[in-house]
Amino acid sequence: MPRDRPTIHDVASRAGTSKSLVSLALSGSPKVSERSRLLIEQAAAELGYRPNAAARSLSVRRSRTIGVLILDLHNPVFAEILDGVQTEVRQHGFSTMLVTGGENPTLEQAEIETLREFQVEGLILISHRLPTGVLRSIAADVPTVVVTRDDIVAPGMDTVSNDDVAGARLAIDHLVGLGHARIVYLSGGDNPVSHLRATGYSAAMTAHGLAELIQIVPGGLTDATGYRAAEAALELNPTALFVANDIAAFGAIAAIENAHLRVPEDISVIGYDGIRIGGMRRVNLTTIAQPLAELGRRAAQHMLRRITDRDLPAQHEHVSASLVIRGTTGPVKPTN
Amino acid sequence: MPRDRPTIHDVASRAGTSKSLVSLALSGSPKVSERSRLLIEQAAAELGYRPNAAARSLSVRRSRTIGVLILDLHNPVFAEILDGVQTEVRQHGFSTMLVTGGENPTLEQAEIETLREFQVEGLILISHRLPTGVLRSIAADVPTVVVTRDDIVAPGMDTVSNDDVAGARLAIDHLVGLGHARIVYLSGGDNPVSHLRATGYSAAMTAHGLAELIQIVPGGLTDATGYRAAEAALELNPTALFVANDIAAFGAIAAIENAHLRVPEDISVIGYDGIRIGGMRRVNLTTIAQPLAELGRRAAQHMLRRITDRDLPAQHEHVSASLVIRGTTGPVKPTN
DNA sequence: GTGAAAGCGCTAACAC
DNA sequence: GTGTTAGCGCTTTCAC
Repeated sequence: MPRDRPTIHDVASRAGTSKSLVSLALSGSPKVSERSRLLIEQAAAELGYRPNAAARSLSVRRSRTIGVLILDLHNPVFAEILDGVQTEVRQHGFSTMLVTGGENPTLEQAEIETLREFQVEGLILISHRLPTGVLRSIAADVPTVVVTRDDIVAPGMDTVSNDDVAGARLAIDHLVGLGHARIVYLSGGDNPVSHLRATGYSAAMTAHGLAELIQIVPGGLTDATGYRAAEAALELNPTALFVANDIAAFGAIAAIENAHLRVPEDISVIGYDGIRIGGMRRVNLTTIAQPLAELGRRAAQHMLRRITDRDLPAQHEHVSASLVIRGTTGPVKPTN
Repeated sequence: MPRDRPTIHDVASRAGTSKSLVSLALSGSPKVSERSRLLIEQAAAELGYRPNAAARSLSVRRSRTIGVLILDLHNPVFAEILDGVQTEVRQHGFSTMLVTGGENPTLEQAEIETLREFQVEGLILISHRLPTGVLRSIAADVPTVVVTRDDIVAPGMDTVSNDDVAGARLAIDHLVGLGHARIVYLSGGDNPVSHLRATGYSAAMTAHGLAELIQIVPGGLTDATGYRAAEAALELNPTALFVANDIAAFGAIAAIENAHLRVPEDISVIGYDGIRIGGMRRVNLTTIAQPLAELGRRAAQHMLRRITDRDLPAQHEHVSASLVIRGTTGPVKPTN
């Protein structure tokens, strides 16, 4: 017996008016007499009336909802970006529908499909693992903006990301400035972001005349993979580690300490992202910080713009990351 | 010019059949001839037909969607619970609509309102900050289950949580077993979960004959508040700290190390939750671990059950937490 | 100002 | 097996 929720019709009969007047009144139309408005509002309140979004969406052919795919809920990076998206989007009267694919392309596609069945007016992908073709075809018929990746471009699709190559350079410049030379990059695995950071690493090393010291150890974007990668890296006797992201950097630091070495006295570690979780000494990580919420806000702005004008040319916005020096990097240990 | 998406009507005319047949065929009804089915499926594929969830929802008066409110996306605890919810819910053909209120009651209420306008069939609250009255009235007309809190009960509402009092006892038993006596509790602020953990702490201390050593320092559930609380706690010269949650424990450890003390050699620290982020040495935290995904799964099961039978009596399920000994607790330092 | 009526895309009787 | 029809709750002309 799901006791039926009151509809606009119930409100109308209670207020002694017509459905249409109720609709007008509730949407704040000026062409409703004060008297009617009051009657209607009262009736609605008494009934506990709540508009049916599905019905409205059907009728106006707009959902006022935008779909958001988050790559991985467990990485706080994405939560912070989402914050930015939400604030911006809400201000403009839109809701969001949130899904995750857990880095699984198939699942991601399925979730996006669901989003689209719900008639979202646009899609913000806070990173993703979709094949190029799939992404292109999605972007071809629904306004799409991708955050943190700019490797795939498509006609109807904007991207908002930080410049990973430049960010990686900042990291290396910082380390070299501290006297480091045997700097190893712990990669984040086989994904575009990690590759870009590798590129920046190599470029910077080369620029500093350290080309022959370039060493890339395969890793991943999680603490566990960072840990293992660091273990492997220690064999190379580095004085500093540049790690693909903050989470993996935590793992790396753990591995270093387990090997009875100290950070930063024996080995410096620098991460990437600038996440805030557990922000103190233990997580007192020197890092390349992205303006996360800002990325989200920008993405939402692009989305909103694109919703009102679907034929906008694709835009690719870069925001810059910045070096945040905290406690895990220090001068290179004098060799003896 | 949002080029109109094909509707069931378009599919029908392309396949040369009626709308209803298309509907039947697409929902896999057996009473559709093989020939028609093929025709229809082909037409749908060619057109790139995608059903309109809003229309279906209106028509069948069911959304097959459940709304999920997450207290705070930045705390990995909730992400892990969500994992459990999602897997379970998906298996039963439901979608989820996810929102956050950022620990802000007003926002939480607004988000739940949105969820309800979208006609979600139930609400899973992965913690919340709602006033009792509001929660009760929500639960009164939509199936609701609350995870991680069992302090508020209401007729139509299930709860799934761990036994925080028992968990806190485990923590204290562990510390006392290691010889600790001056054990300080860093509270998580003024919220039910933190209070329960305080209760367990006091009870256990008393049981061990340490009633007069009970010391509760006010804190919070974030790293920053944990840091500050630990600074204050150090004045009390404790040998061990029981911290309200893992995140705050990270902060506490940071404060201890900044005071040039070592964990666990000088002071032991135990947290609560069992989050996995950054899981290594630095975060090699001894803790009371909740079966997070399990909590989510259970919650979803309750929800599903309650959706099919709205008049089920309220159920309150407890799952038990367990002590996970890692690197931040050790024997009490011999006094000299 | 207000109401009647049509229609959004879909499902579900009900005929045939 | 298949088509016709009504209707889900809402918005939106269009008369009045």
